[in-house]
This record gives sequence, C-alpha cells and structure tokens, in this order.
Amino acid sequence: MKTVALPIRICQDVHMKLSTLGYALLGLLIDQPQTGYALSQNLKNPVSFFWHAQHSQIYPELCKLEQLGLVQFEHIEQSERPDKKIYNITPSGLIACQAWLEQSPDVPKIRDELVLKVFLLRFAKPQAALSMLQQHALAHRQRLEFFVEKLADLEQKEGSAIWKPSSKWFGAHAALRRGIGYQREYLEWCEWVMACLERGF
Amino acid sequence: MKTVALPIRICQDVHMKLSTLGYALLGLLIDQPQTGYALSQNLKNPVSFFWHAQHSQIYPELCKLEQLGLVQFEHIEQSERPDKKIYNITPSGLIACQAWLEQSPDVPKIRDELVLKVFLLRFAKPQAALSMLQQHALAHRQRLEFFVEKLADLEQKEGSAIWKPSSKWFGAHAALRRGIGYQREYLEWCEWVMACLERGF
DNA sequence: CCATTCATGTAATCGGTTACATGATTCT
DNA sequence: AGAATCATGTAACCGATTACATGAATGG
Repeated sequence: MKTVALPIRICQDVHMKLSTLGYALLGLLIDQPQTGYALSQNLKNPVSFFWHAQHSQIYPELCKLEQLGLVQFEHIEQSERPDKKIYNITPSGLIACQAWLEQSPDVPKIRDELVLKVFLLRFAKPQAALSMLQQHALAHRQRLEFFVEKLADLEQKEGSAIWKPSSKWFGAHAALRRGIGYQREYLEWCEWVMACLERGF
Repeated sequence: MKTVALPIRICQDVHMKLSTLGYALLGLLIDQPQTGYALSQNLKNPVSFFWHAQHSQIYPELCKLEQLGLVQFEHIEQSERPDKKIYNITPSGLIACQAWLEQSPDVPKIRDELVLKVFLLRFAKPQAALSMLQQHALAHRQRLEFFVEKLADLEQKEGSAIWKPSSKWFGAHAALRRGIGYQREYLEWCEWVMACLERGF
C-alpha cells in the first residue's frame, strides 16, 4: 500500500477542532483585523476576565490558523517601529468561528486550590487558616470592586447600548456581570467559612 | 567521563515547591494511609468538586513524594488481587502540607469558554445562541441539583457535626456549599443572558 | 539612565489528558 | 460472553507558562 503526500490542506471543514485560543483569536479578528501584538494586548490581564494568553502562545497559533486558511496576513514594513503582520479573518475562518460559537461547550471542571485547602482545613491551625482566608477574601473583594468600576465606566460611556445583544458592548457587559456575580458569590462563601471558624471548634 | 550516583535526598525543607496535586495527595494521606488506586478514586468525578486527577498523574507524583521523603509505602503482596503499595505520610510530609495549607493561594484566573462565547455572541445567529445557552444552563442545573442532594445526604448522615471546622465532614460540607453557590450564580447569569436575547436585538 | 511601548519570534518546562499495557476476580 | 473492580505503571501529546532573544523610540 502506498501513501500519497498531500498538499497543504486549506481546510474549509466546519467540524475540525481548533484549540479554544484559536477560536478566541478568530473571534477577535472578526471585530477588527489586527496584529498578533494587538491580540496579545486584548488577551492580557485585566481586559480579559474570561480568557487570557501570552504572546508566546499567540504567535504560533496564528501561524497554524494561517496554514489552515482561516486567517491571512498582510506584511507591513515600518521604519520607526518593527515590521508587523496585520491578520484578517477569511470567509472559512468566519464559518468555523460561527460553528464553534453555536456549540455548547463542556461545563468546565472546577479546579480551585482554595477550596481544596478548605476541604483540608481541620489539619491547619485555626488562627493561621483564618488569616489565610482573610487574605484570600481581600483579593476577591479587590477584583469585585475592579469589575464593578469597569461596569460603571461602560454603562456611563455606552449607555443603554450595552443591553442589546447585537451591540458591540453587550459581550463586555455580560462578561463583567459574570465576573461580578462570581466574585461576589466567592466572597460570601469565604465569609461563611470564616464565620464558621470564628464560631469555633 | 564518570557520573557519581547521588544518594536520594531526603527533603525536609518546608519552603520547597510541590505541585498542588502533590499537596492534595499529602492531605488525603493525613486522613488515612491508602494506595494510589484509592487516592485516584478519591480524586475522581464526581466525588471531588474542587480537585481531580487521573491515576496516570497520581502514580508518578507519589514516586516523587516518596523520593522527597514526604511519604513512605509498605508493599503488600496479595494472592487474589494485584500486589499493592500502601502509602503513609511522614512527619516532614505533614509539616510540608500544613505549611502549604496556611499560605493563601493566588486567586485563579478564570478561563471559561462559555463566557468567551457570550463575549462574541453578536457574531452568532440569535436562535442558535439561545439554544446553545439553554443546553449549557441545563448542565449547570443538573450539577446544582447533584450538589444539593449530596449536601442533604451529608446533613442527614452526619447532623450538626458538619458545622464544626474541626470535624471530619466540615471540609466536604464547605466544598459542597461552594459548588452550590457557584452553580446557582452561574445559572442565574445564563438566564440573564437568555432573557437579554429574548428581549431582542 | 532605566523602564515602557511596539513587534516578533523560539525553547524549556510543567501540569494534565488520553491512550497503551497487563492480568486475575467477580458480577450481570 | 462481556463489563466492572482492583492495582500499577508508561508514552504521546497538548495547552499554557516562563524565560531567552532582538532592537529602535519614547517618556520619566
């Protein structure tokens, strides 16, 4: 039996599997053609409270998307800045991203170090456990405040547009609401655990 | 050139860094000496709503802990079952685990595919997005119900002991409360997004 | 003088998943 | 006859993080 060397396959198959990062990049490129650098800024703390990535992951992923024919780039020479590549999404990239958007993802399994520690709480000194929890609760409170501020900013700038699912700002609005709900609930739980500890053994 | 075989280093340094899984295993071994197999059952879905691992990760990790002197094992020969190794935590293992327990972990960065999809919602067909969300919400509702049932079981079996931080059941109680709060909040958010979609564009 | 921004990449390593591998016993 | 339980391991792979590498311009 003989195998034939296949040419690079321009993949228009909607059912192929990309990493989530790949789809995230496609999604950001629907909005705007941009460089890998700009994409890495978009996916950097704290703008992305739902997905993040380093440039060292983004550049190779863009190469992969390009080889699959899901994005294209234009090389721009610059004199005072390093040259750059502006990436565009292709029609098949758009189709692939939309197909992904319409599939319900698996419910992610939680892996949370603090919950693990609380599970093992009885093996720690109560005082040390309490101050550990206080520190952690503080971090959550700060994140919560950060999200609340961001939402207030967005509401002020964009007004009622943030409520329309077709608007450019709905996505950020929804993500911020998720972040606020998550942090608030987490904080309440931390306070519940601390109250149990203070009520005593 | 000749290499000299170094003796195995028994590490008593409290400040060394293990993976979270390593500490999880140590914590479970404080409770009870047990085999790698039993540990993998403990860290298997759905008993662990906060940390999980496969046996292929657990066996090598136990070797590492043993080489560091944090656990020991006893080889048990069996006739009707495969031979097994029963692991025990050592005094330095206990110290290392307690030191870890008392440190506040970094607040984990959320990486949630559904939130990413909702962020990009305007690029999907509204009908498809709605049914995707309905499916996802259903999965969260089921997990929520599962946790609620588990908590009811625990409460019934162990009574008021689950409220004492020093009790064996407090950890599971707290973890279940966290799971319930998390799923409930998530579900409410899904419903909010769906309501926005239904209210229209 | 030093840090930051723009801009792109590679290499090493780590944590985790999936699959491969073996093999007796017990339950359906 | 086939699946599940007990029991232990290895190997390949993938996604993500950290560090290495370069280099000009701008701002404090």
